Amino acid sequence: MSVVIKDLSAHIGESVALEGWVETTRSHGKVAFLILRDGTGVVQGVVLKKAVDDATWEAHGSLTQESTARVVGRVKQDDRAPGGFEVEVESLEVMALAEEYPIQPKEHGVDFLLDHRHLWLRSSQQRAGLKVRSEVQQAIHDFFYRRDFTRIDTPILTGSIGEHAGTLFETDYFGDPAYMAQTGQLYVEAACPAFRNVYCFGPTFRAEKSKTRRHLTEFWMVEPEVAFADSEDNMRLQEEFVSYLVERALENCAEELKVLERDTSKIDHVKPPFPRLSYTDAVARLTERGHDVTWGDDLGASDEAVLTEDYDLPLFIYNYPKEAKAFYMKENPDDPRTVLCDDLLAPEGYGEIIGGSQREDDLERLRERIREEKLPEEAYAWYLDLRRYGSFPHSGFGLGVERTVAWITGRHHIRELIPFPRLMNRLYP
RNA sequence: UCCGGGGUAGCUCAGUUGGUUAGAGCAUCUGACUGUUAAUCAGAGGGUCGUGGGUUCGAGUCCCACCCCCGGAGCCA
Repeated sequence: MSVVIKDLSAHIGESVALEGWVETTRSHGKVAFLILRDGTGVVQGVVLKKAVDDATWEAHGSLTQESTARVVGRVKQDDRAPGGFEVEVESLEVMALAEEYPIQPKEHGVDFLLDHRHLWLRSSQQRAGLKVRSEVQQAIHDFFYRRDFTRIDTPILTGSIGEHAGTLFETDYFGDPAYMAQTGQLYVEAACPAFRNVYCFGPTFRAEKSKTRRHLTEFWMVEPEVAFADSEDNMRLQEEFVSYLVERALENCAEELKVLERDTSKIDHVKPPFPRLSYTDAVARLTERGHDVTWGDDLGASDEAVLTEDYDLPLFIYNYPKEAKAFYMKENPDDPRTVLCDDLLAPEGYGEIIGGSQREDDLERLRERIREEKLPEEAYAWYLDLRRYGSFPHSGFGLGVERTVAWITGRHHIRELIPFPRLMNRLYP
């Protein structure tokens, strides 16, 4: 009977077969150990020379790090074993001997590890981080499914433009330029009148030459769009959404967060409502603290760091100046210098995890904004149609998955929270 | 793009005011060991000192140019 390691506790006293990768071996002459990983867990095997035949003893001696092996043995409780139980090996068969494995259970530099990302995935902390990512992704779908949102898959190849022309990846599309999507937002807006509440979830691409721990050139973003919702509704949805993602990770990834040495007391109280600060009040507070900010400037990384220091919850900053934000955001009727929008800043310096806004639903004002920003009006013709044929108040936001998972797991750099990160100077492996 | 740091063994690093044969730990290989948890102990092999040029009797070390990496800024999720 072949079983997986995570189910071993149900087989104590039985003889079982396991298949997996050898993490390490230790030999003591007449007793030897191996650590076997099978993707569901890790277990120690014990080989006693007098208890096995020569073929098994020699097979164990030939094992190298990351070789694959099939082990048959009896599951035994033993306090000396990591995890509380171990496998007393009866026979061992090598499936494939691995060549000298480059990644050791020691320290390595970032560049080396990223060059070996295809192997680095097997390391315990990387497995834990990506497991949390997987759980968060599932939680994203569950959250919206339960609230009756329809998932809309938006195109990755686009002819029109999302936000900032300068940071688009361009490719050839049968002789015409095409661009890798920076956002699915304009398309989910188009799906709203068909399904009311919708969301898209997929990779997005930004050709920004950013070299910080918060940036990737390819990252995953989830973008809900809600019909008949204003900016207030939007922020309420955001705080409920983020709280749910954190809750799911705490519930289903306790083991992984432990492997990652995450101090969960920093996130276990993340529940609505989140603190809110208007842009104007934020500028006033920064000025009080001696920061050199003038009203109208976008907030910099150090500004955000100072503001979030005051809270142990994510912080909303809302209603930024028009000039600092995208053309499609709705003008604030109470202060036309600003737009109805919000950024959600994660605590502990993880920065902006959400950008959201109520959308401009007035055809003429939207057209004006496109002209002000000097965007090619013809590319947005279909988007303007949405205001022409049954315009409606609506709001939405985009949440960056890697930044969110980095914050939940407490990892320093978001590149570890995507299986194969794409960075400014890295397209391999 | 700008600012700062760096590139020496498979990996992580040390290398003095320029000086003879460039070192350590880990990994690998060989041997010892019946309870290891990153096992330990003994031994062995392993180097285009990022690349090119220059100064010098002599350069890993000093000078110039270039390449690459890391951290940060800007921009953003």
